[in-house]
Amino acid sequence: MLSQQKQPKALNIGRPRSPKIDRKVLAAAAKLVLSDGFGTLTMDAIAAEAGVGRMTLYRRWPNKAAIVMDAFVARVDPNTLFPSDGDYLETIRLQMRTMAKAFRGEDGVLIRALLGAAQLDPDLAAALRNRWTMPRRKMAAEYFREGMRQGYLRPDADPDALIDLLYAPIYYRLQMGTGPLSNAYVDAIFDHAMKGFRNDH
Amino acid sequence: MLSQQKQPKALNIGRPRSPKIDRKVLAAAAKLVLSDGFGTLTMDAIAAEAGVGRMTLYRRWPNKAAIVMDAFVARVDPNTLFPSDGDYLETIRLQMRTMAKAFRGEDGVLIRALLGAAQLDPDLAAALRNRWTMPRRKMAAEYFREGMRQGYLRPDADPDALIDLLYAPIYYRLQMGTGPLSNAYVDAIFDHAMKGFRNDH
Amino acid sequence: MLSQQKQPKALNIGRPRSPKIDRKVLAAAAKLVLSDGFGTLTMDAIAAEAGVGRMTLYRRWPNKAAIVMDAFVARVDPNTLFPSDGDYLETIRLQMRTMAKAFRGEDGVLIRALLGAAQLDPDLAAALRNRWTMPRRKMAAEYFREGMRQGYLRPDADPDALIDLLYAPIYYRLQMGTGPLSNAYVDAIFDHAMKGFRNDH
Amino acid sequence: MLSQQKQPKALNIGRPRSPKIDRKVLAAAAKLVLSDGFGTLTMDAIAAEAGVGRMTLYRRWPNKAAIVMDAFVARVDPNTLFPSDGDYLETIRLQMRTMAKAFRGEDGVLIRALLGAAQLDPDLAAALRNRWTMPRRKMAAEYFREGMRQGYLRPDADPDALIDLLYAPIYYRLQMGTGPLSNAYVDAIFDHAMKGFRNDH
DNA sequence: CACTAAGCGAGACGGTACGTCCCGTCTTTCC
DNA sequence: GGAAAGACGGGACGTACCGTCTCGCTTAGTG
Repeated sequence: MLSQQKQPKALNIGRPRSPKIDRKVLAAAAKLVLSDGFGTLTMDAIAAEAGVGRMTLYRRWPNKAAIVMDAFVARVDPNTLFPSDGDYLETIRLQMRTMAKAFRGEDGVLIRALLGAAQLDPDLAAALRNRWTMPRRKMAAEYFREGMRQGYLRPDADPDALIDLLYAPIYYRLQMGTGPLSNAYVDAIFDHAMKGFRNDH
Repeated sequence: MLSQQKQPKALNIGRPRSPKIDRKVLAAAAKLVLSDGFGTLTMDAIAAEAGVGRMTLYRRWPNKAAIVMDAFVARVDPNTLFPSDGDYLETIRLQMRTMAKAFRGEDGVLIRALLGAAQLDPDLAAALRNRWTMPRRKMAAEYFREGMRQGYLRPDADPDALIDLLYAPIYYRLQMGTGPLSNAYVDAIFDHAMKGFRNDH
Repeated sequence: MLSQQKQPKALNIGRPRSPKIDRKVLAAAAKLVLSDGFGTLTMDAIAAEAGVGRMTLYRRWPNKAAIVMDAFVARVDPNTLFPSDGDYLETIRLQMRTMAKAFRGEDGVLIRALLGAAQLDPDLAAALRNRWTMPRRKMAAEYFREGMRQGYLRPDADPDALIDLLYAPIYYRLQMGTGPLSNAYVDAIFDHAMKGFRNDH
Repeated sequence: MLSQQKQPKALNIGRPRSPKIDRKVLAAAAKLVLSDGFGTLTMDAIAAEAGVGRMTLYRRWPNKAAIVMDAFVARVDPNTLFPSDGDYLETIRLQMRTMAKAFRGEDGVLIRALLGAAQLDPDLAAALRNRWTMPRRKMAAEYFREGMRQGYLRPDADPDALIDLLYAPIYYRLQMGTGPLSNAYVDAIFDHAMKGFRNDH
């Protein structure tokens, strides 16, 4: 959690920093990033768009990246990554396509902004890791371990290495722009990772 | 090339914007980024550190990211990626280790800064792609195509996909901080990519 | 009266805005002005010093100057200016000395602050005039008229002009800082005003 | 001088902080004070009205009062106070009337603002004393000493006391608002000060 | 070999965003 | 039901950099 905690003195659950304001601010931040980009995003602009005083922003978040972080997480939070039915391996491919599709759209804009800002801000990097990356890695690792147990994947595989093999290229292409994040690209990554690149004859 | 061209009015090749100043500026920029980080880097600070007027900076580069870009490229420019002798596949692993080692050091700091800034600046992104990423991809693709021809790699492989499988995880871990960029990690990526993760019995 | 009236909804005379709180607030305001000056005085600081909510201040006074006004008047309110015994003219001199002495101390600090603030705030200026200046002028005018009747002062004098001749220089020196508000200064003013400055041979 | 000095390193007389900007700023400040009052005057507003960056203001003046101080002095600087011809004593009366007239107009607004601000700012108070009050006192004292030498004024008079007797009431009435700054008032002060208020029979 | 035009350091300028402080209002909680 | 506590929208503050500009000074290449 990157939004500032400002612990109430007791278990003062009754007035926990009105979530109505949070919603207004996060919506405003998302809207502005998507329309004008993160580079020109301004605390003043967020406050104005949200109809909120600037002090309210500083009271709740340390900087604009933290706001965008929260806005991003609020968009994508609750979804199951790997549907439990269907062919095991194809489910992975479909999940990768789903992610690539999201990255082609608004989510891609937001996560590029966050990845960029995180390179300059260790706190933001930690938040991105804890709130976005690691939860997804955990779910994927679990799915992969299950696949190893059931014989779909090599029993000697390292789940973390598999995750990196499959997903790092998607982030890479998102940031480097070496080509489109198409289904064909996702399939190429997936297929090569399955078969390996060594020639066994 | 991201540094501004500012075409001299004639073919004034004899005095092409004193390279002594360039050197001072790039050294100053590198020093400041490595000591204080890219976030607090300032045109004023670079100018002061280099003992140079601010106008001189703006005459030659459009912004601080372009300076850091040049400083970075000047550091790492001239090196062969894949030594031509030795075991074919092991050469790939060694190259990956070399890159990971560089990323663990000062080069990692610089490229993280550049990758971050490039998410906000399309010009910088293009420069990074053209001056850093693509040349290396081209050399790697050539090496991989040679390996396919000689039977070390699957003949039906896509060199671009192979590049992404092998190198994207290194960038990913550099940025995400999901773990150390150790030789063990590089080896895990390399080995999994060679064998593939599908269980063939 | 500059403190807000805020008519209680009925003739709630019995509990007229607890004077205990008033006392705490006025004492806090006086203390803060005397220690840190009027310029840095803050509603928050007064409230904190008095152990009182900020709303309580705004419910009772329109601004900090009004509080200081009340604090000042509460200090100096009830005193007879011209003791009725003693030599008529010397009583005037003594009164002037008494006032100068007060102005050399804490009262001088407060009235300088109020005079300054009153230049920017017509309401405060009116309050200062009505609660401080005019009552004293009335008493002085009465004393001077009595002196004219009894032959101590020129029968054709204008009491208001006499007041200004004698007291304006004290305010002037308080504000301008052209010299100390000493007894010697008071005596010089008094003596010159008595004799006039024209040379009659 | 309250405007910041920022001495150029050598006798760099050629570029001494462009007086064109000074003029624009002082004109803007005077206009704003006279139209909206000193209380609502803002650095931003001055900068906008003058078409100048805010940093330029802070580079040259420590605060808005210093700007108004300069603007005021620039208006009234060069004038002889006591014309050398005419009846000696009547010249004093005329000078007082002239001053009162100025105080009834825009100069009165400005000097009230400055007097008010000077109560909170010792630097401004010193500047007002050195640049406005003392020069005028010096000229008046000289005139009065000449009058004493020539027998128009009591030879045993204290010029400083005379100045205070005559001019303090004008400042007093300007600030206290106890009545209009009319010629009649000036005459009353002058006449009483000449004759003295003691009854000589 | 002097002259002149350029490139340079220095730093002021008009501007924008920052993060802080205080205002005066409001809402919540406690007594 | 009034008071403390303090969050809120608003706005000015003074600072930090931005990118542009104008100064003299240095210096290199030409006449």
